[in-house]
Amino acid sequence: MEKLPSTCIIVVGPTAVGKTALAIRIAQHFKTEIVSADSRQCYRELNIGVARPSEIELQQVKHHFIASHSIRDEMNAAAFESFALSTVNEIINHHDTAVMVGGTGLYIKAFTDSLDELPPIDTALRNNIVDSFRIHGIEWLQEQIREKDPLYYQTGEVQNPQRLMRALEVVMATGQSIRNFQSGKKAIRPFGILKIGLDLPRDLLYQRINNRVDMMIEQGLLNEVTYIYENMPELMATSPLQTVGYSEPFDYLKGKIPLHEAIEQIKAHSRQYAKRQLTWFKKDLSIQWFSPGQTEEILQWLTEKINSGK
RNA sequence: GGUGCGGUAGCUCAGUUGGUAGAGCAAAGGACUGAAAAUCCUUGUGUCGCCGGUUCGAUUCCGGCCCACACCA
Repeated sequence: MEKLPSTCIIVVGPTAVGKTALAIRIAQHFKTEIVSADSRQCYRELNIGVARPSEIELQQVKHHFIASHSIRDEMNAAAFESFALSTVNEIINHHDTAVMVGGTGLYIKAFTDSLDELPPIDTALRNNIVDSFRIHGIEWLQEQIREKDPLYYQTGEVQNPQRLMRALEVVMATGQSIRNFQSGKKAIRPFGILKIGLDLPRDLLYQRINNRVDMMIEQGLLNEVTYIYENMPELMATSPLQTVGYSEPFDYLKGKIPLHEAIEQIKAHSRQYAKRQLTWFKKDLSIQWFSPGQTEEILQWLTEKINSGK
């Protein structure tokens, strides 16, 4: 006796390419719901700067992982993996198909392939490492790693403070190199996965990005940032706000740069981000690429794939 | 009109006591296992404002011119 094929359709691509609209179209077609795979849209404190789907869009299809968490909560790729896994399973139970959409490559990889199990790290230990790094610089980190985790010192990115700090907290908490935890094994999920990639010629994509930043300014991005700046200043130092769309307006509010420069910087940083996303996704050979206008072709391709999987 | 300061990479600027030049940012490419719109790696780029002079050799010294800025008239 064969069960209906259950499938998670994942829409990926660079920022501003048109993922949200396509995902809604797909979800409507398959009468199902959407799980966002965007590391910032899950924060209810952030809206315009993270290009959250509009109220109208959110009403068309039920969304998960949108404005569902606070910046004060701890969110990361591992937490996303378990959140998305249970949410997608739930959706598939009711609708056979689920749609995931987002531009955070690591989150999607965590969801499809799984991250290796690592013990949780004590917050005090983590803060100690961050503080010491701030005081003593990267030389201190490199020295620590060379002593405590020579394997990582030889094979890791020794110029990358974030990776060094992660390696250090793991070796200090467990006595073992982070490399010993990294198996590289991919999990097998209890559903099929179909990945759709959206892309555009580079100049068109960059135009869309620039236009969208101008629209964010028109919609009141500055008000959004000013509100946080004035009412929740303690959040400014948190990592979700040390990102494109927020750090530049902060610099403007602090008087470091003029407004027009802040806007130009958001555009440039968004373009750089789009490039990094494309570097990440182009490596994934399981992605089927389309251009944003090919909605009908995409629906047809998905239908064929799902039916042939029966 | 006079005086001062400047004109060097797409942008902001450093530099060459005369042997054709560099940082940051931007750009292009890449990496990525609990911060991921984060973080890191690699790579260009130039009539050194224009015209002359001195010199084996000038972006550098000298003269003239043009342009920008500031101040004084």
